[in-house]
Amino acid sequence: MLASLTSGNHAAVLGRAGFAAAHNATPFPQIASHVLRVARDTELYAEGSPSHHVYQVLSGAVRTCKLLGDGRRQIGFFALPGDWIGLDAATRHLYAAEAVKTTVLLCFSRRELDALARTEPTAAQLVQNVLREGLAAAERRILMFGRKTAMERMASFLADMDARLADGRGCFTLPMARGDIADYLGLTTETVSRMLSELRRRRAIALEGTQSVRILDRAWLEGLSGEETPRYSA
Amino acid sequence: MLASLTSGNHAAVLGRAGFAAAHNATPFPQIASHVLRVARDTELYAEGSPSHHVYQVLSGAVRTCKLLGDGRRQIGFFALPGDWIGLDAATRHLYAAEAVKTTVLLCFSRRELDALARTEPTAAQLVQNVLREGLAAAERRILMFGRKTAMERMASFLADMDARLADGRGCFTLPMARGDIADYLGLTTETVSRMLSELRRRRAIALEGTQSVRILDRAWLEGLSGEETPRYSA
DNA sequence: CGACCGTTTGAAAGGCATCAAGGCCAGTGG
DNA sequence: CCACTGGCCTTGATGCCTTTCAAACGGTCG
Repeated sequence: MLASLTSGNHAAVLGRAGFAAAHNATPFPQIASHVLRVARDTELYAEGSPSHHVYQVLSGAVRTCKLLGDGRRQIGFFALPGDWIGLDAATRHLYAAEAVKTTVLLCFSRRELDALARTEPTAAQLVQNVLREGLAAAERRILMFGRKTAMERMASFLADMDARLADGRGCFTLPMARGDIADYLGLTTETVSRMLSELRRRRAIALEGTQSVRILDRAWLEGLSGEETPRYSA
Repeated sequence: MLASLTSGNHAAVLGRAGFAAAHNATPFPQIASHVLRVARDTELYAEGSPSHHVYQVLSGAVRTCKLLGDGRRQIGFFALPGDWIGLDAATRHLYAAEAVKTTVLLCFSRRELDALARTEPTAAQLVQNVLREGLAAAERRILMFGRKTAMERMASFLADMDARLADGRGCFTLPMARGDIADYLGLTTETVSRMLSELRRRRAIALEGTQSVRILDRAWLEGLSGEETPRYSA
């Protein structure tokens, strides 16, 4: 078991969190879970590998990614604390999953979770909600890719990160490098860097070091991200 | 009920297919369904509208789409016979749905379907599978958008259509116009037209009229779609 | 301190969009 | 019956945004 974790890099099983040890917020206390700690750039599972486990991020960050023959890479999404990974796969993973930085996660058996979902409607409901959220996120991203410029993509990304990991005063630390952002947005590292510099020049954001971001003009940023069309009201 | 269907264009309710009338392949014989016939360009539901109904396409084609403030449009996906629409929404539709051409569909109550899924594990399973399939399709599309050239996108699209509606000898009729394809692939109508002409010049496809396509060199086309092979080079 | 890796910045190239015009087909009305 | 008209499609010329190529910068860790 955990075969996909044994190759190359080491991923340490820190402890077991079974039914008895169910602490604060284990989402499925009925089934066993491992706490896993993985180092930067460790592969959680490979592209195309069978789906044996499902994970929830506790701390750190994970990227799902896919490679094209000639080396082009696309990042599917970034899983941050609280997010799930691996639930989308029917039988095999379409994207690989790798730790962006040192990451701690909860690991469940896919088989046990499926069994639980068959008998426990609330578990099925939770799975369904995670799937729906993932689908909604994917659809937002499709819009972004299809019709947005580099600057609009950058603004959308920053707005998303702001919503997901800001401290309340618009400050957050990006867990990923420029190259990861580029492969997430379908751009190059150079363009990502240029857009960030441009945003800093316009006083929309402030950068401390390379990873620390502060949102200065959220309204302008969100206007730029282009999503103002909810013509429906009811 | 069916409030989203009453605006402007007319969508006729042709009949009722309840439990008793469950003919060949109603997926949920336990709950009632309407058979709906909608004309070209009729809106099934609006962007941001509450999700009251779920549909399965019987014939024709439906596009889901979203507009940006300045008129830019993105098509989420094309639903062809057998495909589901509206199941992805948690409470509100992120994308609008419109008939690409005259379309017949089966219409279910969202509320009844949810209730059924709570008591009937097989129904929940079916919903989950539809969601997973949708998520997988969305993730393939994200890869396409992020890292593929215009020609690779066109090839991917044709390969997809070939798989979904070809007659067995690589012949199929596109239900949608060039503009729809463009908004689906994140290109312009001009570029779509140019790519098709280029493919015809290279004898990868044959066109009869504007909508009828025949795949001549499937291997080359699939190679071009980028999953495996090097980049397209003129 | 110095090498390395990620980041930033600049200059040039390329691919797709934009602008523009002409062709084809179906539906319409004289 | 046929010219007319409008929508959709195709093709060409030009421009712009992003990529590509290249080099310098800065922080980190031996």
